Amino acid sequence: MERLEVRELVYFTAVAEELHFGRAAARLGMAQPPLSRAIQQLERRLGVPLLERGGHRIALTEAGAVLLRESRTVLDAASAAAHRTRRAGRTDPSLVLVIKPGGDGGLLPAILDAYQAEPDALPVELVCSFGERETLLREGRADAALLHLPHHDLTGLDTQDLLTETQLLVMPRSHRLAGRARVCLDDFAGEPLPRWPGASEDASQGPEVHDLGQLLHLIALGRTVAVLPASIRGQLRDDLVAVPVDDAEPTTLVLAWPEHATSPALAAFVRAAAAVADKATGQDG
Amino acid sequence: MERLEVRELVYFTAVAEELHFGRAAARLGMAQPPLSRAIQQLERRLGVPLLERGGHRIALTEAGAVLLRESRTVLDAASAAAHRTRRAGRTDPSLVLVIKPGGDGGLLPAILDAYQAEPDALPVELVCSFGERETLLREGRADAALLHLPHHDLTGLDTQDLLTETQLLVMPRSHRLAGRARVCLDDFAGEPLPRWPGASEDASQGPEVHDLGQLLHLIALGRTVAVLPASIRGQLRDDLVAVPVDDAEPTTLVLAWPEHATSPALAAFVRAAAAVADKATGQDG
DNA sequence: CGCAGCGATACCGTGCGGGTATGGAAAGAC
DNA sequence: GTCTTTCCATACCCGCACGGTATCGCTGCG
Repeated sequence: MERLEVRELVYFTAVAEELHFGRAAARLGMAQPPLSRAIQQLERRLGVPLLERGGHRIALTEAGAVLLRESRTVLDAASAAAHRTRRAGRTDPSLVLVIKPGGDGGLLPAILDAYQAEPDALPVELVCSFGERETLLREGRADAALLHLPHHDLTGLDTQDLLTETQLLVMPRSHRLAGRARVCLDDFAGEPLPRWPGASEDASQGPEVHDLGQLLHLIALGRTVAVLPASIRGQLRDDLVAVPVDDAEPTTLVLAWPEHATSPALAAFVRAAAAVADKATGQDG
Repeated sequence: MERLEVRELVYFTAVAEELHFGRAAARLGMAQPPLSRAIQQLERRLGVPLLERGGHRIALTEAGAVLLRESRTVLDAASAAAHRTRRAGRTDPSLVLVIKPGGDGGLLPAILDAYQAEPDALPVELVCSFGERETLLREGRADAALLHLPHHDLTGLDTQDLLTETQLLVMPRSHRLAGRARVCLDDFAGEPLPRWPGASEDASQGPEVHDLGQLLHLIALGRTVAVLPASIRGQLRDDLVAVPVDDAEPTTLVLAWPEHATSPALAAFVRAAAAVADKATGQDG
């Protein structure tokens, strides 16, 4: 059985994503001819054509599309292996939790307090990231993440539900809907919604935002509006208003971590978070 | 960021599993010195010691144990990438279903019939394997598998429940429990249970079996007994008897396939299996 | 103290991964 | 139609890193 090397997969993903040998080579920091050869060799070893060479434009074959998808999981796994091994070798172990700024539903202080009371507790390192939080998990750069359902793909992750919230439309006071007690999705169907880096490249042509402060600022300027969990209320500026969106699917804040995780420190954190979530939902509802 | 290569992970897993450079090198078909160097280089690049060199005996460090686990997932993913890509490039596509001989709960003929009526149906290639069925899935050598819960780890797989069955103790007519109308687990706690290749290496010191015929033969010879799903009834030899085990957890036959699968042929197969299972449970219960 | 087992080091050859120069075919301009 | 541009493939060369052989050094045991 022919071995399949990480280097080849990196090369192939570059070509498959660029659909252009020259640009792919540039992105990889190498010349184009060796890249061509590497792909040819990969095709020979697999015994399968991966690209359609139609002269100028190249396209993925069916097998090529499969390999592109599989390659991404291999590369993620390899990346995760490196990161997790390095972290396991550190002498000052810590638990890395990645959050969306403002996206903790107000539970985080209580969770951190409860966690520090656990016997297996480690120092918690907080990392803030707007997009790509699940990527950080999958690549082993974080131990756990706070994610919002249904906006994330949870395959390969274990999760603990923390909080289910209704969603609010956040807009400037001057907005035509600002006086309403409630709205529905159709009311603002045409408005530009913000894009986050790393999110899907789909239609929403709104501005790209990188943190909550920037988002609220852009909303205040009337450049966009946003649908956010109800717990955002406490963090709104005076010049913004928020009203419930009746037909928006409720969002669930979940704690997510990689499958197969074995660290007792992580287990303790999950316990603490679950306990806090239980208490909170008991109070609220 | 330093790249992590598949070759290095293969080397490391060999050493980590053998805990012996000489044997690991032999297993890899290479000499011992380059293997030593490769591991050293890996440790340097990760900046983390992976092995404790205590003179004669070597042992895994904490980081080494992490890397061993992560390496296995990377290697599985790489293996799966190769297999799935090759299979996607075949001009005579087929759906590979791996089953345990005798372990289909009697549903398989109906499922295959229903599947062939689907528009996206492909020829179905049946592969029989006693142990390691989930490994075949994870390594991309099969598209779907029939597994029995709770005996399998389903992380990374999607599943469709097909059939939940009570379990029977299968034994020779001469067995001391053969006359009973029902038994419980304690009744035969001391008896040797069979082992399957690839299954966990735990206590059960019974004979190793590779297929159903062999197992039934060994039972008839009084060398072992087995706990099997109720649907085995139709396949028993005359010299065997089966009685319900009251306190054995019911077993569920599930159809499993890799997460993220996109093939319409597989989707059609899942639909067909679900339909047959629905009809069957509707009839039975 | 000597021997045996095993991992580390030293040194060497070669195969392969990568670079430069160039060829050749397909799409676009006129 | 032909000239040009664009891009991938081929040809050739080089350096390095991977793998092999020989040997050392340490450790545990008889």
